[in-house]
Amino acid sequence: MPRVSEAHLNARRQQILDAAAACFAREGFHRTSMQDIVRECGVSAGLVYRYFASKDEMIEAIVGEWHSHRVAALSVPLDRAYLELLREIGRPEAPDGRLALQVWAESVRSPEIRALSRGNVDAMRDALVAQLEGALPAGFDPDPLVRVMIAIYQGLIVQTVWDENLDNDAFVRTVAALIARIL
Amino acid sequence: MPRVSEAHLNARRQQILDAAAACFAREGFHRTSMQDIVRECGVSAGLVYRYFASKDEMIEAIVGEWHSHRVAALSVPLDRAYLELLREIGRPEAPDGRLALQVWAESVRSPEIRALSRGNVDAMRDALVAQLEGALPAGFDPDPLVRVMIAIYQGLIVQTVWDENLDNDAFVRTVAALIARIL
Amino acid sequence: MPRVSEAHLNARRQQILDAAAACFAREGFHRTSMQDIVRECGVSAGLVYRYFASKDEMIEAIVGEWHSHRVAALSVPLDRAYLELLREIGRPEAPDGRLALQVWAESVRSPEIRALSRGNVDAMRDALVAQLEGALPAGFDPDPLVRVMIAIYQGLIVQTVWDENLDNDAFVRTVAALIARIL
Amino acid sequence: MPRVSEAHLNARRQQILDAAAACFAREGFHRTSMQDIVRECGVSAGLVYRYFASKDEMIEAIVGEWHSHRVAALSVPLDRAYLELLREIGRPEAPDGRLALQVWAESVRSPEIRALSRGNVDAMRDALVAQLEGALPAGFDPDPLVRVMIAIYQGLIVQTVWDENLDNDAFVRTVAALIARIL
DNA sequence: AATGAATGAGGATTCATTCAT
DNA sequence: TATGAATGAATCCTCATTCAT
Repeated sequence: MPRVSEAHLNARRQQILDAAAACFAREGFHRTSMQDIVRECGVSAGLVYRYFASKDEMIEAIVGEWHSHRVAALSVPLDRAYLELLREIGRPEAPDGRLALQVWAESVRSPEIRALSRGNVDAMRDALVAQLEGALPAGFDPDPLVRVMIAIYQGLIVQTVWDENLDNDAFVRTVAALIARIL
Repeated sequence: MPRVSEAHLNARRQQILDAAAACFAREGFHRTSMQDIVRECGVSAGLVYRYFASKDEMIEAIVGEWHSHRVAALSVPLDRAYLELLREIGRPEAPDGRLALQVWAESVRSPEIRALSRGNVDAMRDALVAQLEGALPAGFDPDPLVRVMIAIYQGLIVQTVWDENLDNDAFVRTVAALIARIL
Repeated sequence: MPRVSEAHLNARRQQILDAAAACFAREGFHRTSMQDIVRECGVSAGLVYRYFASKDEMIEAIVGEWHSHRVAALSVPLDRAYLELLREIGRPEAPDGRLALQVWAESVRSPEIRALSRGNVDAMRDALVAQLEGALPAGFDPDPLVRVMIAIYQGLIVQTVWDENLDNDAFVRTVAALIARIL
Repeated sequence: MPRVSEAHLNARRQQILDAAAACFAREGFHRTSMQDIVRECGVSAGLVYRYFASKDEMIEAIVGEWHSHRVAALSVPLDRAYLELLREIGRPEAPDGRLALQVWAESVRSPEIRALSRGNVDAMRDALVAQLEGALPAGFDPDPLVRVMIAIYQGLIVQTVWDENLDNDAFVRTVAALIARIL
């Protein structure tokens, strides 16, 4: 029988996860100490360990959360979902580009994180392929084209982290023009 | 006299740098201990520190080296330089992709590495813009287009790390077709 | 809850400081490793660093503590405070002499420790000058005389460290006789 | 059969010793690395080790040298030798006060250095006692009085290191007045 | 005689994690 | 439930010393 409500438990978990994500985005997984996270979220070290068995487990939880956000964004079957995704990267209130780079780096080493990340991309691929099917001229295989579209998305993340004044509008317009030439 | 030839010194430096790059690509900067590098390159810890004042300095040296390789590849003013760059990512003997992801992650935190990385992209941009100028139809600004091209390059790196069976040929063919539709 | 009483915290701090002082007195600051201190005080290395941010900070804390002991001894406005100070150096339960020599050596290098040590001497000077004022015959400036008195104190420390059989009584009697000839 | 003249050998040895003394006076024995000394004296590390088997041996050599300087100063049987010794401490071209503090600190730990230092003081004592014998009023034992004189000398060294503007003249005049009151 | 590249044990410090309260 | 004091292995780095040239 739990002594506190499940809502409280979930809120605590989210509070810790948000603090961790903020730290990780700022300093990376390995330059962030558990003490940093403890300070940021305002609860004790002991309590953090009641929600996450280890730092690695926290990293995986964050990767998982980030993944589900992305997929959710695409699962809305809007025609313009893809371009909207690109636009979102340019919004200042979406600081997860930096987190994405950390996740990608960690995916090199950790099979679990690599699987999650790859699964993320696969889900995006499926969603986009479904949208494009039938709309492509002869000679265009949807699969590699979707890979290119996702690559554009990933590269935009990188470039936005490096140059916060990047002209997101011009970028998206160019991508839109490219797509228009095909469809 | 152990005063040794400059060639020897350079070789030693490269030997250490190569070992470090291999470790970093495998495990990331922070999961790689100096002892790992020492083991990999077969010289003593003390000697490593005669060539690099700190682990951070080694990381910067590796980023710098990787940067100059990329720029060199593009400075060859071949018409197909860009597509060739994409193709190279697919070659198994080029383990740079994993290193690139580590560098990107580190660029979030380190202004020096961010500057180097950004400088790398800027150099690529300049080279590509020079190649495209005049060849574009009205309404196409070369700058955002080149940004998209570089994004494709960056995203391909990410996807290749995650899926070594990715069909590089199909990917490059699709990119070529896209470019052909514009020019 | 391990939130622990302030008394406990202070005791821990003192326990570490005492262990460190013992090590330093025996082997000097630089021949004493943090591991030596850790062994001597019976707590873990990590805990030591919760109380002192670095070895240097520990050294400064010890200098500061030693300083306040001296000043306290003199602030008691006894007529004989000075001679009592000299006598104390001869007591075997006062192992401070060796520590004093370490502090003096370190004061050469560290402006902070030099300032502390000098402040110590200045405080002694002020206290002694206040006691002597008015009691000196014409032609005797209290300031240099007090400097000589302090020099005697310092030199006695040195000689006591070198010769534990030094006849402290005879030394103090001679100093008393000298002072008597002036006053 | 030596390949170079003995004069050359001696000069080299002295060159190294002087460089070491300068470093030690500045930073202390333990904060001075052999590389520091190598840099300061301008010969190679290997060569230093042909003259001194270890850093500790160098320290002992320096202590011995410093010791013989002191004794030499006193062995001149001048009536005023003692006051002259005090005056010398105030001269800016005599930077060994700082070295003396290092030696004293090291004497706590090293029986060899302690023996040398104590021997130094003993030699001073013998010289001074010889000078005072017969000149003292009844009730004055020469031995403790000489100990006090040496203590004054030692304390002056300490205070001069801490305060380079210390009024050496006033100090010496006070000591002279004290002595005059007895003799 | 002289060099300085090379060694590797040892040093200070950090940090993920535990557990008594 | 929640705390934060306590742990100690692991990390980065230094430095006295050696030895091939």
